[in-house]
Amino acid sequence: MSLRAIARELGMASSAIYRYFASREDLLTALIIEAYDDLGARTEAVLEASVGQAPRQRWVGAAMAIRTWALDHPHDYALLYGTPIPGYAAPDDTVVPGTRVSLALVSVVRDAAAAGRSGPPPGSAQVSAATSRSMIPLRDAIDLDVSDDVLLFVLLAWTQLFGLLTFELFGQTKGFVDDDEQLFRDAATTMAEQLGLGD
Amino acid sequence: MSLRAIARELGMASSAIYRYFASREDLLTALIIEAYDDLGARTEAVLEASVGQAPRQRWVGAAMAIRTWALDHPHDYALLYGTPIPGYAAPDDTVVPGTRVSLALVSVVRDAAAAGRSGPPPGSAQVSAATSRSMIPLRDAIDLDVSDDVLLFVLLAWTQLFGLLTFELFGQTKGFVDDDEQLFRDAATTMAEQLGLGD
DNA sequence: TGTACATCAGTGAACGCGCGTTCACTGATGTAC
DNA sequence: TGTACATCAGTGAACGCGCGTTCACTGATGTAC
Repeated sequence: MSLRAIARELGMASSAIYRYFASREDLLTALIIEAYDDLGARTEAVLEASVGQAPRQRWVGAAMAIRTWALDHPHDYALLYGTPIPGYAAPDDTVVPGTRVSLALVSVVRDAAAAGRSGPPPGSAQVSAATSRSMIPLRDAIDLDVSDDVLLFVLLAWTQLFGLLTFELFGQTKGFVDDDEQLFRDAATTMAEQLGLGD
Repeated sequence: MSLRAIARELGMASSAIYRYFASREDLLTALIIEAYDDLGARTEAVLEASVGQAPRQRWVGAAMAIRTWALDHPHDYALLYGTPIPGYAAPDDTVVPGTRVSLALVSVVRDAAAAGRSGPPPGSAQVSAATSRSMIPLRDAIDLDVSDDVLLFVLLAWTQLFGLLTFELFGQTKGFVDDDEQLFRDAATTMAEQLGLGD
């Protein structure tokens, strides 16, 4: 979406945007932060409403909320998770809002672990010493006190979730999957089980 | 990449492109098909060279080859797996080349199953009747005679692989992962184990 | 072998369009006395 | 309460740019006799 397109959508002259943002870059940054926050808040709200329920159901609920948000805001989703805009580098201000969804998902694992309802995953992960070291910043960011195995599984579940969602939204599953929603639900459920979240 | 940018890269006038393609749309389609074929051929070549090796190593080798190709051809990767280009709808001609990578990956599972080196995955997948039905076109396309559980795991591994790769290429892991290559290798290895590929 | 002509690959100027950005402006709203 | 002025939100014309596409053209290569 271009600056002029956004102005058009607001029923304004394109020059009016400059009353609020110094440049296209600043406008993009604001849109990205707003979208991350919107998605994050939505996910947090769904999880708050499901406190006390089985961890696996909570995880799947959050996953479905993320998918619903993405389908409702395809432009925003592409802005956050699609091809980077050439010539635009997101500033550091976007990093914290960007972690909000992930932190919300991770909180399910944390809560489950605290309640003793999460064991080691059924299969074992293959975490090399290099990857263990490599994940230290991630571990710090999400503040999750679990084994390297579980941490890798969280990362796998996270990338699987967004991978499938991106495939669906960007048309990669078209013609191969009839019911994207049900598939997404089953995928999330299976990954939740891999994570050791009980039901 | 625009038509003019491509002409520039070839050292040609932009109008010269029209000697070979009727429109930007046709050019894009040709680029997409060529990129899919390039990636597919690369993956196939790596797998042909590893026939006889342990299935898990073959899977990881293919995954690493896909990653290497993506890092070497970031524009092509974005063209294939990034945000769809507004106003452009890929024609059916791109579908078959698009399945080539996936078919190559799937062949590892098929070979392993044929050699009796693949069991049911350690955890069990949660395949609903709706998803079982939903995956019929996928099953037909990849011609893989396995249980719904294994089929879903293949899809999970596939979307996880491209999900993590897309995150890496599009900058989502920046600041959170130090060694993307090693993490990708461990992720592929773990997903291969989930798939029941022995080593 | 030499000449005449057709084919072919590519040029470069021009078009209309949407973009990001600037700038002088307008007219409504708020504040001071 | 009424007037004068400052502030503010937004306008609309203009700019230079890169885009996809067209069109008449050029000059090299191939073919026919």
